[in-house]
Amino acid sequence: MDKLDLIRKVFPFLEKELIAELSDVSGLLNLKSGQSILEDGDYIKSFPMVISGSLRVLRLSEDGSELLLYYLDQGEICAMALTCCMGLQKSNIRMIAEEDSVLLSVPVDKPEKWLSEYRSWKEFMMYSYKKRFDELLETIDSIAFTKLDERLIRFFEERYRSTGKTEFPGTHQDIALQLNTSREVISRLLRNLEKRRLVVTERNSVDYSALVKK
Amino acid sequence: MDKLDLIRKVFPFLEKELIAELSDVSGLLNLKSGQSILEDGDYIKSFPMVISGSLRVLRLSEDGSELLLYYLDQGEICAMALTCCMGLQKSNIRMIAEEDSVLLSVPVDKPEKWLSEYRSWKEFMMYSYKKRFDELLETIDSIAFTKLDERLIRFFEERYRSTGKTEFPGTHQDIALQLNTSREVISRLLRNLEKRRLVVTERNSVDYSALVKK
DNA sequence: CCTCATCTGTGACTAAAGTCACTGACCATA
DNA sequence: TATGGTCAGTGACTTTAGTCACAGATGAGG
Repeated sequence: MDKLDLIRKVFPFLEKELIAELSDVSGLLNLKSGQSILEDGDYIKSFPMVISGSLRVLRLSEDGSELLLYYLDQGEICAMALTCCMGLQKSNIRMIAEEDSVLLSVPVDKPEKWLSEYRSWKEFMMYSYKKRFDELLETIDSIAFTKLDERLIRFFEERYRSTGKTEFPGTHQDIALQLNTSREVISRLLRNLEKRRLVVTERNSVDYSALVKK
Repeated sequence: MDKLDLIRKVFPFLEKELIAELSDVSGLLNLKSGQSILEDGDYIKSFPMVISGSLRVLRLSEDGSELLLYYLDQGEICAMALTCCMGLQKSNIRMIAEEDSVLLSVPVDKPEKWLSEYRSWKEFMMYSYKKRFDELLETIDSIAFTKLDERLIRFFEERYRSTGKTEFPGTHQDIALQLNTSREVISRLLRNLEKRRLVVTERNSVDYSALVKK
């Protein structure tokens, strides 16, 4: 499928002319799972729009710990990236491909320009802002109001919502990192979930299909 | 001072024509300290712009606990309110006057319209979005990466930055509520701060001038 | 099939925060 | 000035999470 068709399929709500221009000025970017697109402190090089796959957006603390904020899925954009583009500011977050993904890479000067030119773009931007705000608020809910066991369950549910996957291919340490806690704690919580038949753990993977399908 | 002058003074970066229109279509709203303008679940009735004073923006959990997100000060707007306006969505936050305040109350249909009409408005909106995002991220940093004693100190510092006040006029319970913890814990932390000569506590108030001025 | 690095399980301990129960201080007002 | 309601102080305890030390499991590569 060529670029134009891809864009039309993933962003059908954008105006014809905008889709044409988008296809004209932007490039496709293939990412392997785990590959980083944006590190804390980087300047944004281009504005990313997710064609397929999903990205993990993380916050870093000074001492090296990190925290999962949310996922960006097919057809979504990073609102924060936009504000960074406009001010040409440094990023304060980190983005990693959660799975093999394809991005549309838009020159940084376009998104702001399109805001006044294309009604559909403006609406898309506003919708995206709202969605990111809501996700940040949910993240806040999660860390402020719930205990770790509940957060771990939400972590799997959220991952399922974004990627559709029912297996986490990684170690307990990887999960601990994203939830900003320690490996042993995750191991113990997973053991409990396993006793309750909600997950099946193996070396380097956790199958949580029972959890998300119940 | 009349409305037009107030607007000109507080939002000097807006275009002349916009300031005139703003003055035309909006009303002034006087709030007493502690008065609520927006409750969780409410529909936005009008879009608030802070002329003077400051507002406290809070997140609520299902079981009634709450958490301070950030303050809105003179010359600021609530980015979330905007997204709510456009979609006519229910609010998921709560706003309370932190001190006696004056708001400019703008009809909900205007902000989106102005986005394409006034360059200065669009820039102001984008700047505001970025600022709110950053503040949410700081809130996340605070609850995810720091301990309560540090959070309490930040609470006072933040309050000083927003209101310029060096005294908190309320009970330990009030502070505990905003930080989503319990009264006893705050009492103990305050006692420690007092030992370190950083605050002076009295019934119904905490003077933290030593803390913010050191 | 041996070896080594990585991953996981676990008990024991520590630290941080939250809860409970109670005391006493303060203050408005009757 | 007596009284009741609100607020703050405090010890003892529980819960939750994080840390430490080590044992055992697993699996890839020689």
